[in-house]
Amino acid sequence: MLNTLSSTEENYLKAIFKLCERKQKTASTNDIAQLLNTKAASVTDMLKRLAEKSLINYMKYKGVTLTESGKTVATTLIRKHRLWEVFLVDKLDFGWDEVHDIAEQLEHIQSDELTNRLESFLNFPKFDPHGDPIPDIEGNFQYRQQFLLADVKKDEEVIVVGVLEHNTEFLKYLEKLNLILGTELKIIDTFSYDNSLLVRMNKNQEQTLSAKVAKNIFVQKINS
Amino acid sequence: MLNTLSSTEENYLKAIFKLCERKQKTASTNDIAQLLNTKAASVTDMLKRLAEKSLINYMKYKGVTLTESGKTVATTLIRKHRLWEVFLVDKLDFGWDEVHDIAEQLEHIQSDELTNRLESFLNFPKFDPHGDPIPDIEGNFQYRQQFLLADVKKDEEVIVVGVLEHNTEFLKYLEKLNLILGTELKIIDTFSYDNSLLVRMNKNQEQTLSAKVAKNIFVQKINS
DNA sequence: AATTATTTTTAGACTACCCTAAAAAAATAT
DNA sequence: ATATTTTTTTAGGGTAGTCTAAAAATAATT
Repeated sequence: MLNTLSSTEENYLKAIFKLCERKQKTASTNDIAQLLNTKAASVTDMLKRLAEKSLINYMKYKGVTLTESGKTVATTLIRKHRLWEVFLVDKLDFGWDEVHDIAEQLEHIQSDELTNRLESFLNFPKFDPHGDPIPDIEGNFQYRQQFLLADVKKDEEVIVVGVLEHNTEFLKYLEKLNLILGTELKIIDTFSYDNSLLVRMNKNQEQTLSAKVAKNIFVQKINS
Repeated sequence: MLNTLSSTEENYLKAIFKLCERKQKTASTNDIAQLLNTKAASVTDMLKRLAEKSLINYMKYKGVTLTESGKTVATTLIRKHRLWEVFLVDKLDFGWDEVHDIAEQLEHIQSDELTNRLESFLNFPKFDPHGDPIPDIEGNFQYRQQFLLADVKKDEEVIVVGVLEHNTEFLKYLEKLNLILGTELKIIDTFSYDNSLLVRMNKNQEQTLSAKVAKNIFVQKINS
């Protein structure tokens, strides 16, 4: 809480946050190691240090969770990461598949003033270029009612609001299909044989989407 | 040259660049230590590593200079630092006295694409908020014919284009006097007693400036 | 030229982070 | 309930960077 953290420490906290967020449980040493491309022994080492600084709750062999101050650090990092992604895409015209690695560096820049001015410069965006929510200065995420495209029934109309997978290949593919955030989709048909979908995009051309793609796209129902 | 450098290594190269630029000679261990707020022993340590990587020319007890590749690294850092300063002042409305520490962090972000897009977003500025030249992508600085205000004679008309000192207090003071870059000055009188000056600002109000201030302001003569 | 002062380098040690290999604990299978 | 597998931790060591204290080289002074 007191002194500033190293980028490495910050990355551990972010990893733990993500693991706990998803599984809603404690994060295991192995999972952290895998996420950070490091070894379990290194993780144990770091967990001791983070526990010493009261950033995590850690009991040997029992996995870890973030303390309140650990959560604050992680949330701030996510906030910075996503704001920078908006900057890179909206202002510098990067593609949504190109910004992750750069934002991964930019999120460690230390200056609250910078973060807040950047947020204002970008007009207080609530979601990043992948549709992920950007926490506000208090650390509050704006969640929304969203579904996976794979779970939408025939004849329903939805709008694309996010993606589950973030890997470059997938994002590039969606861009190729012109299936960007904000695209309106109507489910024309579903094929139980391979769980693929036929959709109409923006009341225009039709397009077949594989089950794998449909499982990685978040949509919102259109209330009309 | 091959692999990427640590922020620490980069900071050493930048320090050596600055020392050699100013004194046009080799940089001494002690001077580097002072500039980087570290100890001479640490510097010697690092000099060995940088020499190993062919970034500096180093002979024991003889001081150092940058090699061509060392110079390229340093110039790129300065380019990034100054572009980020322009961003912070022009886009995020920071004061010119507030941007140094943040730019000091931002200059280490690794992405040539980012640097070049940022430069384009900022409309290819040639000078940073303090009037220091920004090297282009090739590493070329745009120098200009400039003088210290202290060396300007009575009745001459000049325009403020830069500052020598960069410390916060000085910059804040100039801002207070409204003596920002672009201000036109006419030397009304010079006082040999304390080498202070009386100037008229923007053909408007008059202002006395101490010798110390005048020695830290760069001006260009107005050709009119 | 010899002495003194300054600068630079070496020697040895510390921290943060990483690793491999072995030991210990927990989870799983028989 | 015991044996086996998996996970986690410990032990010991490596690298990049830092430091202090002492030795060596250079520069300045007499």
